[in-house]
Amino acid sequence: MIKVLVVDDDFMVARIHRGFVDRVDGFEVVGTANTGDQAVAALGELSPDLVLLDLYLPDIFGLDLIARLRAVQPDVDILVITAAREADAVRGAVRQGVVNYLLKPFGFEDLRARLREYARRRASVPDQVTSQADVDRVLAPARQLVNRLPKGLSQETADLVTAALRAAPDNLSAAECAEKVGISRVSARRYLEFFAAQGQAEVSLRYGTTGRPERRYTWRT
Amino acid sequence: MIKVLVVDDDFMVARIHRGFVDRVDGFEVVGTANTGDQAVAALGELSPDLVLLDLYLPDIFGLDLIARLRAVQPDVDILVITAAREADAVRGAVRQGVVNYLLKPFGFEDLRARLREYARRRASVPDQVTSQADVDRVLAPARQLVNRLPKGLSQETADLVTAALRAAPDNLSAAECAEKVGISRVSARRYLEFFAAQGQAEVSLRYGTTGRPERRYTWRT
DNA sequence: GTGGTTGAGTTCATTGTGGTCACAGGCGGA
DNA sequence: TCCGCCTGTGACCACAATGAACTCAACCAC
Repeated sequence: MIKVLVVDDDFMVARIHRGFVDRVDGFEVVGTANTGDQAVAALGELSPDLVLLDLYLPDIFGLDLIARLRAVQPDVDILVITAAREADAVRGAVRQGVVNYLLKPFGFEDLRARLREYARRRASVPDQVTSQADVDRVLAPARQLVNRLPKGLSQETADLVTAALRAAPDNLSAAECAEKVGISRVSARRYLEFFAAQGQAEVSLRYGTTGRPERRYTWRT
Repeated sequence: MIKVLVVDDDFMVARIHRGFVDRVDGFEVVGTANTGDQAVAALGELSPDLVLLDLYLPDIFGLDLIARLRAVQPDVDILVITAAREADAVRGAVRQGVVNYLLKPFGFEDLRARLREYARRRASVPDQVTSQADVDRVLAPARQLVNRLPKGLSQETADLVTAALRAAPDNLSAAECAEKVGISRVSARRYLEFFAAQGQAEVSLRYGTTGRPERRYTWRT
């Protein structure tokens, strides 16, 4: 369970956020705070893994609060949830290493997608990095979210491919998936690779046959 | 011109980095520092845009220095350049919002690519974000992910081989590793020799058996 | 020493998939 | 209708892994 502290000056909003977070599998809210001072105190007491932080607080600006939070608990992660649209706010948040920056207003699905991405990234950090490629993987994966597909991919085809992947008993190669869906191998591969890059699909190599090894894709539960 | 401060405890290394940075268009080194204290002082004096930071400094650990640097100049960006491969170091750096994390040793092209990406990202931040999509664009770094492996080797197989090596209680021969991973002896040896050449694996010879001596590989902690 | 045996290192042609490219067909706006 | 953009495709290399064949270094019997 990932422990979450919700910080928002508006009592009702904090309550809504709490409800949202509790509905996401693997997350639980351990406390809420309405001011910067309360947040610092709650952090010391509850030691959460993640703080949902609104930037507009009565006693301190959210970005300035982050340093104080980190002073108490250096390894705490921050997810900013705010209506602040100034470029400086976003830049400053990124510079402080927030895991995400979600604009109000937002729906439950928006928050869930961000939380899931955070959980996935959190779990996928290797114990030790060996190559620059490992490091890049840790740095990079704040990719485009599921909502928006990159140019060249359509939602309809994406749905077909995911359906085929889920229906497969174990895993599929690009060619097999292409045949099942009824599209070309090139297109199937494009979608499958995209899902793999997103972390929604897992890729494994099958060796043993002569020739280049085959990439086999599995849907991630 | 993006002003850069180079921080490295080794005078010669700092000089080399300085030379690298000065060769990249749009960047200029405004100073170098060899200790944490020097870095803080130089920051206050020179107000650079970016700090190239080694984590191993004589007076302070680099990650702890970042907070001190930010206290002097909150909007300074950090690019970590270090040999530190511990997961905690990478995680901690990401949590503090470093713009990149480059493993030593590296070549000029490696650094140039990272600096260019930084410059591009820096220039492309809009004055004001209007939608969540804008925010996501700022959060999501470029998908460069250049494969640092030489031709003939794939990332997936490399991961499998390293995993097998790490899981081994003491050490592995090429044939044993091949069987564990499920690839051929030839392929296993190719990867193992690559890791040995990189210094990530150590190789020892086992005599005593009839036949040619056996090369046994150990993962380097 | 010397030559034979042994098992691992090394080379290389083969192979079937991976990945890329320019184009086709379709849709929508001018 | 023409034009431009988007999505999917056939065709064409590039490529990673393979296994057979070869080379090599240590051991062993003489």
